[in-house]
Amino acid sequence: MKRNRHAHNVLPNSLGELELTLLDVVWQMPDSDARTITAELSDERTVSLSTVQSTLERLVRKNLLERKKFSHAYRYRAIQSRSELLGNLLKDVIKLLHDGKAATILSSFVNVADRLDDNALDELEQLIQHKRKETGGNRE
Amino acid sequence: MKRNRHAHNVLPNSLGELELTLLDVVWQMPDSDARTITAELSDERTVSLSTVQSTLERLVRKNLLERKKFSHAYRYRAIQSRSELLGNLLKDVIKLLHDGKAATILSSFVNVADRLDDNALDELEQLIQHKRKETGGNRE
DNA sequence: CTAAAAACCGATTCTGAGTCGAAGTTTCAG
DNA sequence: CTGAAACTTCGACTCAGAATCGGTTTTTAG
Repeated sequence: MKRNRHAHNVLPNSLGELELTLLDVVWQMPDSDARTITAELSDERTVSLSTVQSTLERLVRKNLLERKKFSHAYRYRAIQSRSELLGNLLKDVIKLLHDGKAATILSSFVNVADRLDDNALDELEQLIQHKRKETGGNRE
Repeated sequence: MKRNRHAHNVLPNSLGELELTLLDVVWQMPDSDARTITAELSDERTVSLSTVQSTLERLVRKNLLERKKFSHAYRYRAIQSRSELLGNLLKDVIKLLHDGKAATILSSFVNVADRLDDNALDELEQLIQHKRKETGGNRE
Protein backbone atom coordinates (compact mmCIF):
# COMPACT_ATOMS: atom_id res chain seq x y z
CA MET A 1 0.00 0.00 0.00
CA LYS A 2 1.74 3.16 1.23
CA ARG A 3 -0.03 5.60 -1.01
CA ASN A 4 0.81 8.51 1.22
CA ARG A 5 3.73 9.89 -0.70
CA HIS A 6 1.83 12.50 -2.60
CA ALA A 7 -1.32 12.99 -0.63
CA HIS A 8 -2.10 16.67 -0.61
CA ASN A 9 -4.22 17.68 2.21
CA VAL A 10 -4.33 15.90 5.50
CA LEU A 11 -7.99 16.90 5.85
CA PRO A 12 -10.08 14.24 4.10
CA ASN A 13 -13.03 16.37 3.01
CA SER A 14 -11.27 19.12 1.12
CA LEU A 15 -13.37 21.32 -1.10
CA GLY A 16 -12.50 23.46 -4.10
CA GLU A 17 -13.89 26.87 -4.88
CA LEU A 18 -16.36 25.79 -7.52
CA GLU A 19 -17.36 22.74 -5.57
CA LEU A 20 -18.45 24.87 -2.65
CA THR A 21 -20.27 27.28 -4.93
CA LEU A 22 -22.18 24.42 -6.51
CA LEU A 23 -23.01 22.95 -3.13
CA ASP A 24 -24.44 26.32 -2.17
CA VAL A 25 -26.68 26.36 -5.20
CA VAL A 26 -27.88 22.81 -4.59
CA TRP A 27 -28.61 23.57 -0.96
CA GLN A 28 -30.71 26.52 -2.02
CA MET A 29 -32.45 24.78 -4.91
CA PRO A 30 -32.52 21.04 -4.37
CA ASP A 31 -33.23 18.71 -7.29
CA SER A 32 -31.91 21.06 -9.94
CA ASP A 33 -30.20 19.76 -13.03
CA ALA A 34 -26.83 20.83 -14.34
CA ARG A 35 -28.27 23.34 -16.78
CA THR A 36 -30.34 25.10 -14.13
CA ILE A 37 -27.40 25.18 -11.79
CA THR A 38 -25.18 26.61 -14.48
CA ALA A 39 -27.73 29.29 -15.22
CA GLU A 40 -27.99 30.19 -11.56
CA LEU A 41 -24.24 30.46 -11.48
CA SER A 42 -23.89 32.85 -14.37
CA ASP A 43 -24.84 35.70 -12.12
CA GLU A 44 -21.59 35.36 -10.21
CA ARG A 45 -19.22 33.71 -12.65
CA THR A 46 -19.16 32.19 -16.09
CA VAL A 47 -18.52 28.48 -16.27
CA SER A 48 -19.41 26.09 -19.05
CA LEU A 49 -22.03 23.42 -18.65
CA SER A 50 -19.36 20.74 -19.01
CA THR A 51 -17.37 22.13 -16.14
CA VAL A 52 -20.41 22.22 -13.95
CA GLN A 53 -21.27 18.66 -14.90
CA SER A 54 -17.89 17.21 -14.12
CA THR A 55 -17.68 19.13 -10.88
CA LEU A 56 -21.09 17.85 -9.85
CA GLU A 57 -19.90 14.37 -10.68
CA ARG A 58 -16.87 14.84 -8.46
CA LEU A 59 -19.18 15.89 -5.66
CA VAL A 60 -21.20 12.74 -6.18
CA ARG A 61 -18.00 10.67 -6.00
CA LYS A 62 -17.15 12.48 -2.77
CA ASN A 63 -20.51 11.52 -1.36
CA LEU A 64 -21.61 15.09 -0.95
CA LEU A 65 -24.31 14.94 -3.61
CA GLU A 66 -26.58 12.25 -4.93
CA ARG A 67 -28.38 12.30 -8.27
CA LYS A 68 -31.34 10.68 -9.89
CA LYS A 69 -32.42 10.78 -13.49
CA PHE A 70 -35.67 12.57 -14.29
CA SER A 71 -36.57 11.99 -17.89
CA HIS A 72 -33.37 12.99 -19.59
CA ALA A 73 -31.38 14.89 -17.02
CA TYR A 74 -29.86 14.18 -13.65
CA ARG A 75 -31.20 16.15 -10.73
CA TYR A 76 -28.80 16.73 -7.88
CA ARG A 77 -29.48 16.88 -4.19
CA ALA A 78 -27.19 17.26 -1.20
CA ILE A 79 -26.55 14.24 0.96
CA GLN A 80 -25.44 16.34 3.88
CA SER A 81 -27.00 19.61 4.88
CA ARG A 82 -24.79 22.61 5.24
CA SER A 83 -24.65 22.23 8.98
CA GLU A 84 -23.97 18.52 8.76
CA LEU A 85 -21.04 19.23 6.50
CA LEU A 86 -19.87 21.89 8.89
CA GLY A 87 -20.05 19.37 11.69
CA ASN A 88 -18.09 16.78 9.76
CA LEU A 89 -15.37 19.22 8.82
CA LEU A 90 -15.11 20.30 12.43
CA LYS A 91 -14.83 16.68 13.40
CA ASP A 92 -12.00 16.16 10.89
CA VAL A 93 -10.07 19.14 12.20
CA ILE A 94 -10.53 18.06 15.78
CA LYS A 95 -9.49 14.51 15.02
CA LEU A 96 -6.38 15.88 13.43
CA LEU A 97 -5.16 18.23 16.12
CA HIS A 98 -7.02 17.41 19.28
CA ASP A 99 -4.53 16.45 21.97
CA GLY A 100 -6.85 14.40 24.15
CA LYS A 101 -7.87 17.19 26.46
CA ALA A 102 -11.44 18.33 26.04
CA ALA A 103 -10.47 21.73 27.40
CA THR A 104 -8.44 22.38 24.29
CA ILE A 105 -11.45 21.97 22.09
CA LEU A 106 -13.60 23.99 24.40
CA SER A 107 -11.40 27.01 24.59
CA SER A 108 -10.89 26.94 20.86
CA PHE A 109 -14.59 26.85 20.42
CA VAL A 110 -15.28 29.71 22.75
CA ASN A 111 -12.59 31.76 21.10
CA VAL A 112 -14.15 31.10 17.76
CA ALA A 113 -17.52 32.09 19.06
CA ASP A 114 -16.92 35.83 19.28
CA ARG A 115 -20.26 36.40 17.73
CA LEU A 116 -22.34 34.40 20.14
CA ASP A 117 -25.20 36.43 21.54
CA ASP A 118 -27.26 35.75 24.63
CA ASN A 119 -29.79 33.58 22.86
CA ALA A 120 -27.03 31.42 21.53
CA LEU A 121 -25.55 31.05 24.98
CA ASP A 122 -28.97 29.98 26.26
CA GLU A 123 -29.16 27.36 23.59
CA LEU A 124 -25.72 26.11 24.39
CA GLU A 125 -26.63 25.71 28.02
CA GLN A 126 -29.66 23.69 27.09
CA LEU A 127 -27.55 21.47 24.92
CA ILE A 128 -25.21 20.95 27.84
CA GLN A 129 -28.09 19.90 30.06
CA HIS A 130 -29.25 17.52 27.40
CA LYS A 131 -25.79 16.07 27.06
CA ARG A 132 -25.51 15.57 30.81
CA LYS A 133 -28.65 13.45 30.90
CA GLU A 134 -27.60 11.53 27.85
CA THR A 135 -24.25 10.44 29.20
CA GLY A 136 -25.37 10.15 32.78
CA GLY A 137 -22.07 11.25 34.26
CA ASN A 138 -19.08 9.45 32.79
CA ARG A 139 -15.46 10.39 32.80
CA GLU A 140 -12.59 9.97 30.39
CA MET B 1 -5.71 39.84 -10.42
CA LYS B 2 -8.33 37.07 -10.28
CA ARG B 3 -5.99 34.27 -9.38
CA ASN B 4 -8.82 32.00 -8.30
CA ARG B 5 -9.07 29.80 -11.33
CA HIS B 6 -6.90 27.00 -10.08
CA ALA B 7 -6.91 27.47 -6.36
CA HIS B 8 -7.06 24.07 -4.75
CA ASN B 9 -8.52 24.11 -1.37
CA VAL B 10 -11.00 26.63 -0.16
CA LEU B 11 -9.58 26.30 3.36
CA PRO B 12 -6.68 28.71 3.68
CA ASN B 13 -4.54 26.83 6.17
CA SER B 14 -4.26 23.48 4.50
CA LEU B 15 -1.58 21.12 5.75
CA GLY B 16 0.20 18.22 4.10
CA GLU B 17 1.11 14.97 5.71
CA LEU B 18 4.78 15.71 6.23
CA GLU B 19 4.06 19.26 7.29
CA LEU B 20 1.88 18.05 10.13
CA THR B 21 4.43 15.45 11.13
CA LEU B 22 7.14 18.09 11.29
CA LEU B 23 4.93 20.42 13.26
CA ASP B 24 4.40 17.62 15.74
CA VAL B 25 8.12 17.18 16.17
CA VAL B 26 8.71 20.90 16.62
CA TRP B 27 5.93 21.14 19.15
CA GLN B 28 7.52 18.35 21.12
CA MET B 29 11.09 19.56 20.76
CA PRO B 30 11.19 23.29 20.18
CA ASP B 31 14.34 24.92 18.81
CA SER B 32 15.57 21.85 17.01
CA ASP B 33 17.47 22.11 13.76
CA ALA B 34 16.66 20.29 10.55
CA ARG B 35 19.12 17.49 11.21
CA THR B 36 17.71 16.73 14.64
CA ILE B 37 14.20 16.80 13.31
CA THR B 38 15.13 14.47 10.48
CA ALA B 39 16.72 12.06 12.93
CA GLU B 40 13.65 12.13 15.12
CA LEU B 41 11.59 11.35 12.07
CA SER B 42 13.52 8.32 10.96
CA ASP B 43 11.74 6.24 13.54
CA GLU B 44 8.50 6.57 11.63
CA ARG B 45 9.53 7.25 8.05
CA THR B 46 12.60 7.90 5.97
CA VAL B 47 12.92 11.34 4.47
CA SER B 48 16.04 13.08 3.30
CA LEU B 49 17.44 16.11 5.04
CA SER B 50 16.70 18.23 1.97
CA THR B 51 13.05 17.30 2.01
CA VAL B 52 12.76 18.16 5.65
CA GLN B 53 14.49 21.47 5.07
CA SER B 54 12.27 22.58 2.24
CA THR B 55 9.19 21.50 4.10
CA LEU B 56 10.28 23.44 7.16
CA GLU B 57 10.83 26.43 4.91
CA ARG B 58 7.32 26.09 3.55
CA LEU B 59 6.01 26.07 7.10
CA VAL B 60 7.95 29.26 7.77
CA ARG B 61 6.39 30.84 4.67
CA LYS B 62 2.98 29.75 5.96
CA ASN B 63 3.68 31.48 9.24
CA LEU B 64 3.43 28.32 11.22
CA LEU B 65 7.11 28.18 12.15
CA GLU B 66 9.78 30.77 12.77
CA ARG B 67 13.50 30.15 12.68
CA LYS B 68 16.64 31.73 13.98
CA LYS B 69 20.22 30.91 13.20
CA PHE B 70 22.35 29.48 16.00
CA SER B 71 25.97 29.31 14.91
CA HIS B 72 25.60 27.44 11.65
CA ALA B 73 22.13 25.99 11.66
CA TYR B 74 18.57 27.26 11.81
CA ARG B 75 16.53 26.27 14.82
CA TYR B 76 12.80 26.07 14.32
CA ARG B 77 10.01 26.91 16.69
CA ALA B 78 6.25 26.94 16.30
CA ILE B 79 4.50 30.28 16.07
CA GLN B 80 1.17 28.81 17.04
CA SER B 81 0.68 26.13 19.65
CA ARG B 82 -1.19 23.02 18.69
CA SER B 83 -4.38 24.29 20.27
CA GLU B 84 -4.02 27.71 18.66
CA LEU B 85 -3.73 26.06 15.29
CA LEU B 86 -6.73 23.93 16.09
CA GLY B 87 -8.66 27.08 16.95
CA ASN B 88 -7.66 28.79 13.74
CA LEU B 89 -8.61 25.84 11.59
CA LEU B 90 -11.95 25.66 13.35
CA LYS B 91 -12.41 29.34 12.66
CA ASP B 92 -11.67 28.81 8.96
CA VAL B 93 -14.18 26.00 8.69
CA ILE B 94 -16.83 27.99 10.49
CA LYS B 95 -16.21 31.07 8.38
CA LEU B 96 -16.65 28.91 5.32
CA LEU B 97 -19.89 27.14 6.13
CA HIS B 98 -21.53 29.01 8.93
CA ASP B 99 -24.90 30.29 7.76
CA GLY B 100 -25.27 33.17 10.20
CA LYS B 101 -27.23 31.27 12.79
CA ALA B 102 -25.27 30.59 15.93
CA ALA B 103 -27.42 27.54 16.52
CA THR B 104 -25.84 25.85 13.54
CA ILE B 105 -22.40 26.11 15.04
CA LEU B 106 -23.65 25.04 18.41
CA SER B 107 -25.35 21.89 17.32
CA SER B 108 -22.38 20.96 15.17
CA PHE B 109 -20.18 21.48 18.13
CA VAL B 110 -22.26 19.39 20.45
CA ASN B 111 -22.44 16.65 17.85
CA VAL B 112 -18.71 16.69 17.53
CA ALA B 113 -18.31 16.51 21.24
CA ASP B 114 -19.22 12.86 21.72
CA ARG B 115 -16.30 12.53 24.00
CA LEU B 116 -17.12 15.33 26.37
CA ASP B 117 -17.23 14.16 29.94
CA ASP B 118 -18.80 15.86 32.93
CA ASN B 119 -15.72 17.87 33.77
CA ALA B 120 -15.62 19.23 30.28
CA LEU B 121 -19.26 20.19 30.48
CA ASP B 122 -18.54 22.02 33.73
CA GLU B 123 -15.78 23.92 32.06
CA LEU B 124 -17.98 24.81 29.16
CA GLU B 125 -20.61 26.20 31.50
CA GLN B 126 -18.05 28.35 33.21
CA LEU B 127 -16.91 29.66 29.88
CA ILE B 128 -20.48 30.54 29.08
CA GLN B 129 -20.83 32.49 32.31
CA HIS B 130 -17.64 34.29 31.52
CA LYS B 131 -18.85 35.10 28.04
CA ARG B 132 -22.13 36.46 29.38
CA LYS B 133 -20.38 38.97 31.58
CA GLU B 134 -18.01 39.93 28.83
CA THR B 135 -20.65 40.79 26.28
CA GLY B 136 -23.13 42.13 28.81
CA GLY B 137 -26.18 40.92 26.96
CA ASN B 138 -26.25 41.84 23.29
CA ARG B 139 -28.31 40.37 20.50
CA GLU B 140 -27.83 39.79 16.80
C1' DC C 1 -36.81 8.33 -36.99
C1' DT C 2 -34.44 12.33 -35.98
C1' DA C 3 -32.97 16.56 -33.80
C1' DA C 4 -31.90 18.42 -29.54
C1' DA C 5 -30.33 17.84 -25.03
C1' DA C 6 -27.65 15.59 -21.85
C1' DA C 7 -24.10 12.48 -20.42
C1' DC C 8 -19.68 10.77 -21.02
C1' DC C 9 -14.90 10.86 -22.24
C1' DG C 10 -10.69 12.47 -22.49
C1' DA C 11 -7.16 16.27 -22.76
C1' DT C 12 -5.12 20.25 -20.78
C1' DT C 13 -3.63 23.69 -17.35
C1' DC C 14 -2.46 25.07 -12.91
C1' DT C 15 -1.06 24.64 -8.26
C1' DG C 16 0.71 22.69 -3.89
C1' DA C 17 3.05 18.92 -1.57
C1' DG C 18 6.70 16.00 -1.48
C1' DT C 19 11.05 14.61 -3.07
C1' DC C 20 16.02 15.10 -3.52
C1' DG C 21 20.78 16.00 -5.56
C1' DA C 22 24.01 19.35 -6.60
C1' DA C 23 25.98 23.76 -6.09
C1' DG C 24 26.99 27.51 -3.03
C1' DT C 25 27.93 29.37 1.59
C1' DT C 26 29.16 29.42 6.42
C1' DT C 27 31.65 27.92 10.39
C1' DC C 28 35.09 26.02 13.14
C1' DA C 29 39.16 23.37 14.13
C1' DG C 30 43.76 22.88 13.36
C1' DC D 1 44.29 31.20 7.12
C1' DT D 2 42.57 27.31 5.00
C1' DG D 3 39.87 23.29 4.11
C1' DA D 4 36.56 19.90 5.32
C1' DA D 5 32.15 19.34 7.39
C1' DA D 6 27.74 20.99 7.94
C1' DC D 7 24.21 23.68 6.45
C1' DT D 8 21.39 26.42 3.09
C1' DT D 9 19.70 27.39 -1.40
C1' DC D 10 18.31 26.32 -5.92
C1' DG D 11 16.24 24.01 -9.37
C1' DA D 12 14.13 20.06 -11.21
C1' DC D 13 10.87 16.50 -11.10
C1' DT D 14 6.64 13.56 -9.86
C1' DC D 15 2.12 13.11 -8.35
C1' DA D 16 -2.50 14.23 -7.43
C1' DG D 17 -6.64 17.11 -7.27
C1' DA D 18 -9.35 21.03 -9.03
C1' DA D 19 -10.92 23.53 -12.83
C1' DT D 20 -11.71 23.84 -17.52
C1' DC D 21 -14.00 22.61 -21.82
C1' DG D 22 -14.69 20.50 -26.58
C1' DG D 23 -16.04 16.65 -29.02
C1' DT D 24 -18.41 12.17 -29.24
C1' DT D 25 -21.94 9.10 -27.85
C1' DT D 26 -26.27 8.15 -25.83
C1' DT D 27 -30.91 9.20 -24.63
C1' DT D 28 -35.37 11.09 -25.16
C1' DA D 29 -39.35 13.34 -26.77
C1' DG D 30 -41.98 14.80 -30.60
